[in-house]
Amino acid sequence: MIDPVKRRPSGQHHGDLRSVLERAALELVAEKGPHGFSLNEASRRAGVSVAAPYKHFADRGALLAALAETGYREQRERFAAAVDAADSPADQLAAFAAAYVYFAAQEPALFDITFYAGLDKPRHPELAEAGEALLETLMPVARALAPDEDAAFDLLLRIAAAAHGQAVFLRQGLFGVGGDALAETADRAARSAQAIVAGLGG
Amino acid sequence: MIDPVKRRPSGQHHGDLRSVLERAALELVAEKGPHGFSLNEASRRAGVSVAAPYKHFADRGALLAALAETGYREQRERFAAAVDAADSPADQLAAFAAAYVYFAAQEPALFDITFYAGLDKPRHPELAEAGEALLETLMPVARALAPDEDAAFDLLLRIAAAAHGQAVFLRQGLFGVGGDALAETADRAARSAQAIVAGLGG
DNA sequence: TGTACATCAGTGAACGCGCGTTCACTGATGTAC
DNA sequence: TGTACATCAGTGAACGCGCGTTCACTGATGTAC
Repeated sequence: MIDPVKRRPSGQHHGDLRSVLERAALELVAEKGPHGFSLNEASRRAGVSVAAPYKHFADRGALLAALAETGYREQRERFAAAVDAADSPADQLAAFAAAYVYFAAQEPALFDITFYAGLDKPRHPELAEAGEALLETLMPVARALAPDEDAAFDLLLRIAAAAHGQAVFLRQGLFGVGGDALAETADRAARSAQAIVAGLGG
Repeated sequence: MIDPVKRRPSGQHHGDLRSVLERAALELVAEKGPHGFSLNEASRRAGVSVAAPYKHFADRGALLAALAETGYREQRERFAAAVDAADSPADQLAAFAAAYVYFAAQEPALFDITFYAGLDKPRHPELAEAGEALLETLMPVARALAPDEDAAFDLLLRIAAAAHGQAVFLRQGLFGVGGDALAETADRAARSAQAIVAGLGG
């Protein structure tokens, strides 16, 4: 496996244009959504010519795919931390649901890219892999509560879906924009998760 | 209140270009997402010049807003029918959740437009109204199960969020594309709704 | 320490494209007499 | 029934714009001797 980032020891011409471009792109997506992002505007913000990005990314989609990978990695880290901090499997899933909402609210650009950038996964197999890895971080917890593999998948997906919907509604402004909205929404997601786990026996 | 559609008695030049354009736009959104939609391409598909739409819509956003209104109306009709067909409030909310998933799967373009077209509601106040009307269709059911208004809103939003997440995951292809996937996903959403209702006592 | 050379990140200009929107127009239709 | 006229939906050509991408280039850097 080859490190796709091919890091240079230190500042060449520009320092590290690759990561400067990634940050500019992230800013842009945060402002205008994943479809409002353009390579030209990102170049402008990074202070380089529009041709410069092509020395670091094959094309527009490649930059987006790189950001998506970052998004999956960040999610995996956050969710793993949430799971580690809780005790019972039920509490772990509730903590995952809350962490899901926090991720969407605190990293909206990464969230949007992983879900709504419309990048074709077949062309970027590393993304499918990252998605799989994410799933495998959480499945063990679900398995502890479900009788078989299918039931565990069903459980995990129902909890993730509940959290996802809450996150989208929050982003949509349905709960207002006050400082409490985020904590309340995360709590709502956690309570839904608890209810879904409790419903398993019924 | 003035009917915004200003229907003409019968075929003028083109028959009814307004609705032909709306259908073409819907097709386009279904194929490429709400951001892949262009007025020019819609005109081409409708078989008219690119200037023709401006006789019926102020601009690109106005066409999109008209479709969004259709989307809200369609949702309200489907959800009202689902609620009417069930007996207990809990079953009614479960039926709403299932209907939510069916709507997203069967009218993907309308679903995407209402949620992800990024049209600015301030400029189209009729959309905010339509959203309110949608909420008011469902709140009575939630009120029957919750001790107060806030709890009813919380309950409804948690169920809608669970259904929304399932719908998005289904659209994303997470459950495969087989014929069963839709029914299974709707069922998952309904079961989540039942669990969330059951969790109210706890 | 000094010189010649290879590397390669970033430049600047250009390309073709599809977009949203505007404009003066045309020609079919419905209406008044 | 026939004619003159107003209406207005749709035309066709054009505009300026930002986009993704390509190209031959330049000039700073690191390396070999």
